Amino acid sequence: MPDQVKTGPADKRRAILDAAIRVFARQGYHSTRVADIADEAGVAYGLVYHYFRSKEAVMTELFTERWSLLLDASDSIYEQDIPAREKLAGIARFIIDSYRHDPELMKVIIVEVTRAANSFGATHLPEIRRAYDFVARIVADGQREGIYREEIDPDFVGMWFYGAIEQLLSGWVFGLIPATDEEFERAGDMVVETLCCGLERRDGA
Amino acid sequence: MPDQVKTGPADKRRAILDAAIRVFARQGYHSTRVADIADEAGVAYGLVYHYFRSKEAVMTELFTERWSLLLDASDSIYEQDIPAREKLAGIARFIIDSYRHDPELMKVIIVEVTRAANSFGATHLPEIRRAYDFVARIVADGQREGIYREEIDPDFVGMWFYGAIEQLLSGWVFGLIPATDEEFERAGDMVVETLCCGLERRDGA
Amino acid sequence: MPDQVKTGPADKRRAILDAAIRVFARQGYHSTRVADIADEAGVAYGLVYHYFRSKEAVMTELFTERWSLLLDASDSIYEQDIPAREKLAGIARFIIDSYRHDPELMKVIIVEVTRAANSFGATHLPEIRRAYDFVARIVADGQREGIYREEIDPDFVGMWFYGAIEQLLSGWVFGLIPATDEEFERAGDMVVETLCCGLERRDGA
Amino acid sequence: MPDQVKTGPADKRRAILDAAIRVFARQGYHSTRVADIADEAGVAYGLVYHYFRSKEAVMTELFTERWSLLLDASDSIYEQDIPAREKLAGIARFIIDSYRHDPELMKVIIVEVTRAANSFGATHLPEIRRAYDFVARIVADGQREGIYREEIDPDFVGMWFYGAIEQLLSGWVFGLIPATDEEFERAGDMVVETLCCGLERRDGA
DNA sequence: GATGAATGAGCGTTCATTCAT
DNA sequence: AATGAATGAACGCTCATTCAT
Repeated sequence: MPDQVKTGPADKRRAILDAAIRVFARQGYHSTRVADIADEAGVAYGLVYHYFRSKEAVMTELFTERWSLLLDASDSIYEQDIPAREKLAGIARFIIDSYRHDPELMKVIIVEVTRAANSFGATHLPEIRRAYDFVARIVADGQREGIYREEIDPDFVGMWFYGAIEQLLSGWVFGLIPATDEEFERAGDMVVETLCCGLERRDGA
Repeated sequence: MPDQVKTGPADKRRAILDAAIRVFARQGYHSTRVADIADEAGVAYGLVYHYFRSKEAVMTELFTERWSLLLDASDSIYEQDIPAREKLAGIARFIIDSYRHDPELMKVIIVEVTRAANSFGATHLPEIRRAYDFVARIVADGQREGIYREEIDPDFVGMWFYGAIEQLLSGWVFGLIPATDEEFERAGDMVVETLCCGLERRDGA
Repeated sequence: MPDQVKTGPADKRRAILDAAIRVFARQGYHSTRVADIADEAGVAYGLVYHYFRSKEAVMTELFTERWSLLLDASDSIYEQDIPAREKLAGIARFIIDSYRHDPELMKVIIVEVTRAANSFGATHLPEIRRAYDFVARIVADGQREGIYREEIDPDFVGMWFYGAIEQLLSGWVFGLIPATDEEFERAGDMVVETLCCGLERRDGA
Repeated sequence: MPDQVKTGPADKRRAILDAAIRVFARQGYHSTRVADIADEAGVAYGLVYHYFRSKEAVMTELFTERWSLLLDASDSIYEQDIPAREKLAGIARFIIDSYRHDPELMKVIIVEVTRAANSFGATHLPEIRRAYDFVARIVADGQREGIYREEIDPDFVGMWFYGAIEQLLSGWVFGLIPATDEEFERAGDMVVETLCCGLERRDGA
């Protein structure tokens, strides 16, 4: 199948996953029929069920595949010997780059999993929390080092951080804010800069 | 309740709305059958359709009812002659108080509308953006007054602000972070404090 | 209610019937809700059920009211001492005049009763047949007098006659054929003339 | 059946259509539930929707399937080099034979489509008119040849013709007139004979 | 007589999933 | 592996009818 995008020869399983990304991104999970995925993949209806136990299993695989990359990246960033602010910026950049690289998949993950607290969000809560925790740990470390204020709850910051970045991605996804290359470059740093230094001008700056 | 559209003894319409809040909060919109709402309200199935055009119309009324309170509050806060940071804190506090006062309704609004970009979120985008805009305008005013840094895009801040606060509410709703009275008191100020002053300790402070 | 058409003062029952004619004509019986009738009559929902046992009862009254006029007219025409052809022409003319006088009611009767063999047609079959029978009896009389051919079954002619005329009315109702005053004048005679004398030119005529 | 779209062993699609004929004939379209069709076909509920978009689509297929046969037959009869009266008789006979051969299907078509001007009749008006037109054209040709009287509007005759024949079929369907083989044989000729030559005895006959 | 809120059975349609081939 | 026909539970919505006032 030479016209199959980014799949090995006859890798129908991969074709189904990739098709699912496109269809979920286009229609949303709930409005996507299993038939839509099969059609988009150019594959027989039943084959989806040959490779996946259910429609939900397809979504889960998509999420897990990507989220584990984020967790791995967070972990390796966390382990690096760099300032806390660099670490936070690294995570923000990783998320935003993920979006730039594969906006459809990230749209699906943000919209259908991370922010869908009543469906997939509930199911994958533990993995989602692990991502928040990296941020919280970075902040806690910073507090121990004395560079961050102690009255701020690190867990709050973890949520704050992801809440803000996901909202940004949502804004791009739905066209609420301009999605240019330049914006992408600045956005992550801007979030981190604001989070760390605040909105207010420093005295004498 | 003089500002209520229709009220009276045995106001079944209100009973249906209140029941819908409970059921939507408990099961989520998609898992809620119209029959569940009717049962919860102790009312005949068809009466839901006597008062509302569809299940979606019930949700829409719930959202609009509450969101307009937020917009009104935002407006009156915005018009006050107080420092920008007070205004932001006022909005944050209003949202959090709304949650404390009626957590089920706020859960429904956050989870099913505000963060459900593929369903109700899309439908109510204009109203949702209006809320973000108040924050953006406060920030822009602050920039004009010279107290806020100019390199930060006010629209971005509008999104972060809501992203962060909604994530906080989500955290409470789903038990990710402790939801004590004390936390509620501090949370709004903490978000605003962090947003305005940053995480880092002020030099010499 | 001075703006009520052809009703005595506050004759709500009549108003409901007249409204029903308009709504049935406009939307058809099946697509008409009881609420539509009440709205059209400017009357409360429940009042329809105060005066009529059911939606069907409204239709039945409409039909019976009019059909009995046709039966009476047929009867008096039948009793007259005029040639058979005049009698047939009289009946045809009566039907067509009924349509000219009150096209909406006749539309309802033809479309929803007379030709709706699975619903009202079945219910009112006896009355409908009585109308056919007048035609059959006229033909049978004609046969006895020797002016009509004997090999034609009078009952067949009864059906033929009504089938043809109702089709004509249907044609007018649905715009298949032009519905001008002139057409109305000629149509009845044309049917009878054709029925009696045939399409073919008489030798030497 | 070489002209059948899809046929084969265990043709469930065909089974559904055949079942629909029986159930529509028995209960009428409106009183038929999709479940009735599935049950009658001995097939799962959902399979009806696998093969047909809606209940209406089933009816439409039934009608189109049969009506196109009538149009084809009318066309080939029209093209033949035979007297006008033969052509009319040919069409009448075709319709009546269709009824003899498959009374249930014809009942459905006549009762639910052809004479249901407010539902299917409206939808299929163009095809229905095409049938009337063949008759009109035969009459018009006859007028041009000088054998038919010119004061009769051919379009009117098209409607009478079908009105009369359909009424006859209705009479058989609902037992208003005897439906014996002998009657069937005579009926078509009687309609045409009456239409062409009229009821009255020819002078000197 | 008049109102319109209240009832609830009924039905068309969808679609995830299973299964025979 | 691959196909797509077959299954049937589930659900939103309609609307004739009833009833309390």
